Amino acid sequence: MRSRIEDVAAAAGVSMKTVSRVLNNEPNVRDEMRQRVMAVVEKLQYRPNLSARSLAGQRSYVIALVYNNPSRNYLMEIQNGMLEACRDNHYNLVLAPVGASRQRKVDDLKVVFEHFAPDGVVLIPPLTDDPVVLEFLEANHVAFACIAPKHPDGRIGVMMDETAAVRELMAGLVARGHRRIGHIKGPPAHGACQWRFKGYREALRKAGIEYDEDLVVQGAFSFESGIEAGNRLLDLKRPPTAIFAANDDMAAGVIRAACERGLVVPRDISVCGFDDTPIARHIYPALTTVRQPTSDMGRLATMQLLARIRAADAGGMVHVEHEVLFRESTQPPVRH
Amino acid sequence: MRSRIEDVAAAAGVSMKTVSRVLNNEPNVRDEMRQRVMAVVEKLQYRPNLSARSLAGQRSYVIALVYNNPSRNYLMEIQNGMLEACRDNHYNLVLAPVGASRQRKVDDLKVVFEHFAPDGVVLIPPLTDDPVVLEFLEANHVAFACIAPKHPDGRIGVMMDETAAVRELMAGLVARGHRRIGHIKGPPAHGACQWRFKGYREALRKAGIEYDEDLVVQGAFSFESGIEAGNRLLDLKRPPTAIFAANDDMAAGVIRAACERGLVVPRDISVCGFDDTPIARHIYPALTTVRQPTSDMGRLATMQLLARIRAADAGGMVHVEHEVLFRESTQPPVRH
DNA sequence: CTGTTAGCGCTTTCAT
DNA sequence: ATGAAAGCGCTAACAG
Repeated sequence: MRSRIEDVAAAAGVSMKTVSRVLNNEPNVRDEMRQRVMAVVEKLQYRPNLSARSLAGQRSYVIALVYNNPSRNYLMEIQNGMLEACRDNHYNLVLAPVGASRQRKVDDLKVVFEHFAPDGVVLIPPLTDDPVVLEFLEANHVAFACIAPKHPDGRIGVMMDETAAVRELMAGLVARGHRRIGHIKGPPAHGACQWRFKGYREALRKAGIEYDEDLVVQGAFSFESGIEAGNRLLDLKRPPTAIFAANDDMAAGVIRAACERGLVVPRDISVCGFDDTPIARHIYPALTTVRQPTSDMGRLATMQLLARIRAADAGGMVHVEHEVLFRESTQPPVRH
Repeated sequence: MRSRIEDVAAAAGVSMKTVSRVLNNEPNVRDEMRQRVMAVVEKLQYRPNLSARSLAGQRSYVIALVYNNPSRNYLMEIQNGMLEACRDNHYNLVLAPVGASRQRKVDDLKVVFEHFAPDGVVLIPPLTDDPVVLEFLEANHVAFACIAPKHPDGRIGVMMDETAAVRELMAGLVARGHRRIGHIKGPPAHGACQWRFKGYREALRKAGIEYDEDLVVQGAFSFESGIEAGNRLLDLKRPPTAIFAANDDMAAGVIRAACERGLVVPRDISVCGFDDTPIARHIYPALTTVRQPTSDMGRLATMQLLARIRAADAGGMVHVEHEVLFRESTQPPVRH
């Protein structure tokens, strides 16, 4: 049978409450007591009962990952990072996929909150900037951390300088001799897409290349949208010599579009993506892309959230580093 | 403030226990009562408190997905299916990744069990057949469901006739004129790999093609192992005209290996995989493969598990259908 | 068929 | 700095 806090108290010759204080790192316990209790906890292999703790303490020890329809790979990485942080802190991760409409979002959130009463929430794009979700969380006074928010002011969470990353990527393209560089934007709801577009424009300006709106088409982050957008760019009278897609899935779509017309990447057209998901390495040619430390971002966001849960003024916005990876899908353009 | 069972009881003019009975679908309640209670539950928007329920009822309403290092896509699909079943049954999914060594497996399981006390567990390959894990679960009398177990006898869970699927896939290759067909095996710990290999051999026999062990090489389910295995097969004095890799990631590796030697798929060599993960459609040429209803399998396994949790003799082994998808990566062989 | 009474194991008062 | 007692909201065991 599992030992209870009472058993620990008895074995250590102290009251239940003292054991509780030690376990929760509360003040007002002498060091000597603390050590005595910890020794018994160790000896008895005592682990607090989650349900009892939640019931008495009015906390659930649960945090929810709220998401909409992110790329599977992205979600998986975030989730892994969060799991790590949760395990280290004796917290429990609950997955909270929500629907697309306003009503479904609210309903789905309600179900999760009524059932699990999470102590906090981590938001990933595009929900990071969703007014319906944010309003719900604020109305319910739930702590939340944001990953890659569009408006980071006053928020806690994690972000990366995506604009700088894109500038660096674009600079690499320019250095290889490209002047006509196309861009496939991601869905506007993703804050990140604006930054990526911003990086694209800044890089052009810096390189003294005039912005040509024909070279910028809208995508939706999906492989299929990448094919379509790629075809649109390749159909231009003067097609680009390189295409920067706002994520890897769309870049893979561009490669397919190119292959289907008999073009060879990168000989005839250079392609690059963003995220460094597995497909970037598995596709042929391997994609030039930007690596985000996605799993770290999940872990760090969770740590900020837990800090905030423990103290209303703790936690902040953490920044992580990117890495630009030039691989096989880019090379100097062919001169005609 | 959230309403409690006491509020419902008062408003319905019955005892708490009656409400409890209604909520838990227990017998011994008149239909009239049941309806009266349900109406109040609806009106008060009553939702039981999970912690209190767990504490009093000695159940956690948690099931754990125990996994080792499956393909990310596979895991994601299983997880989605399980989430669906959990939500429908007011259960909570906890993710339980475990380490590789015997000791780590046991330690990691212990942590999860001490913390969450899951009412049941779903096992996916290769853990479905892991003696350490199975022994632990049996010793702790925990209900568990298996997905694609090597030894389904007496187990509950879900499986697919993978041997038949491979026979069908191979028959398609043979019908297109292939006689020298290579095979890249998956890691032996995966029960499924033996079946896939069995299907390969049975298809050869049926087609009257002699088994040639040079055409069968060992892989590890990873993209990298696919490259290596692909190279080994393509290096043969008489290389195969088609290669069946035991999963999509390895098939993608074969395509890369072929591309790097300047071969064109499927003109010079046909390639097929298994699983129909996203990469199968995103790669060029799109992979011929076998679709498993992975998400359904997660859902169905969870449903069997919940049945077993509710009644010690309920639940069983469910079978799901496969689908062979011929896409771009296969065509008749070139005649020399 | 329905209700009453005791906990489940912990944390929170509030004493000391 | 420590402890005793009173619940948290629910279900199990027993009575009726």
